[in-house]
Amino acid sequence: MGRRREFDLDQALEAALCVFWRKGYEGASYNDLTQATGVERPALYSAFGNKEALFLRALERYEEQQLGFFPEALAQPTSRDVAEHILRGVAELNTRHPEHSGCFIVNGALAGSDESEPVRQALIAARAKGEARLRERFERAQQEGDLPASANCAALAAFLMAVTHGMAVQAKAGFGREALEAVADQALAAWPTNAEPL
Amino acid sequence: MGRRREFDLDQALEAALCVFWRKGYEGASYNDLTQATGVERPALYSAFGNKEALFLRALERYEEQQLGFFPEALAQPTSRDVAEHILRGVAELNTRHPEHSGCFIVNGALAGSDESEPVRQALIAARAKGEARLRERFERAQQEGDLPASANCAALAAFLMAVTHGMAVQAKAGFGREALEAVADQALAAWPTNAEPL
DNA sequence: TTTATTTCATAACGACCATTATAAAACACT
DNA sequence: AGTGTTTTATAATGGTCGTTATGAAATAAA
Repeated sequence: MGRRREFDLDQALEAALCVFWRKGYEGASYNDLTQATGVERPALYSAFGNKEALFLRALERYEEQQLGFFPEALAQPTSRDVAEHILRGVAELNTRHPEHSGCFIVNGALAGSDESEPVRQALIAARAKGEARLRERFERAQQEGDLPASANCAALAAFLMAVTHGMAVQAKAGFGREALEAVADQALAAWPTNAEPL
Repeated sequence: MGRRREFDLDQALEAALCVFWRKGYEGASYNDLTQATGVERPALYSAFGNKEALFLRALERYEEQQLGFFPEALAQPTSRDVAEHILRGVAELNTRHPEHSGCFIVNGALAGSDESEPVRQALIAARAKGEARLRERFERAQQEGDLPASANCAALAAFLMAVTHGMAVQAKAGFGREALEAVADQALAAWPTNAEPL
């Protein structure tokens, strides 16, 4: 019973996600959020909790709806295919929307006031989770003989993440998809392999 | 004539630089700045202008005092040495100060409110300047036969910058110097060369 | 010693921040 | 129709933001 809500939760969350994606956690004000969502402040609070909770919900949504290429990548047959799939996916995602370029997880809270520390840590954890999955995937590749025994799987995962973060910084600076693809190509040029040299 | 200033300009600017380095442009408040510098607000305004001007002065200081390894790198004999010198320098600089890790130019203003747009653009320009110098250096290396004719100098410069930006994000997330060095090693593994294969 | 000038410390400014109190409006159930 | 419950819209809360007005303190020249 009671009055039924007049806005769509998913739609509002999507709009909030776009604002945070563009301006980051601290750079996004409730004026921005109410304007983008078309929802008044108290409704946002009652639906999602405070700003931090709303941001964390947006982070969940981002991972679910935008990072689908990541598990796809992990399912690729070789470690090089994994890396390439991720780099292509990042290049595409970071330039797909001109009005909020770059990566939500990198833009969200790189540096900021002490009050944004919980959000910063949540984003750090999200990146660490991805890196750990990559490392595990590369360790599997090593056991399968896809990667040479000399390969440093942790370093490979960290390197791949570093390149994606760098591409995110560049996308936020206005780099186009072609420029990011060129960066990805260079990152792939060194990928270790057990394939026979020609 | 007139009362003489009771604080050291360089010292105050250095303290302000550290605050911006740690919290970014928008995340740093005048409370933070006055506390770190030991200088009252009106004195900061009369000495440096407003917050934006102070930040830009801090940017100049950062480039002059912290990025000395960059021209050093450009003076290395081969493009690979250039890249290695930069990557080692970034790994060291981004982890030198535990209380403000990462890169001032990346931390400063990646995403934020519309009011920080001028600062964002200044940092983008600073990165573009470095990338352009790298590209020119690599083009010279290509003419000298150090880089193969097939090398894409613009892409190499963008790739190298991407890795440094990614290392900055990781350093801000708490990565240690060794972890960044491992990323650097992997970035160098693919560097194109005209050397004879063994 | 007076005078002009610069810097100092205190405190105020309006604007915006995230958050919430309030009450009218819309619904479900009796 | 009436009652209880939820959402709505308006507007106010205290706090912090960047910036500056104000007048006392300190210095150099007259």
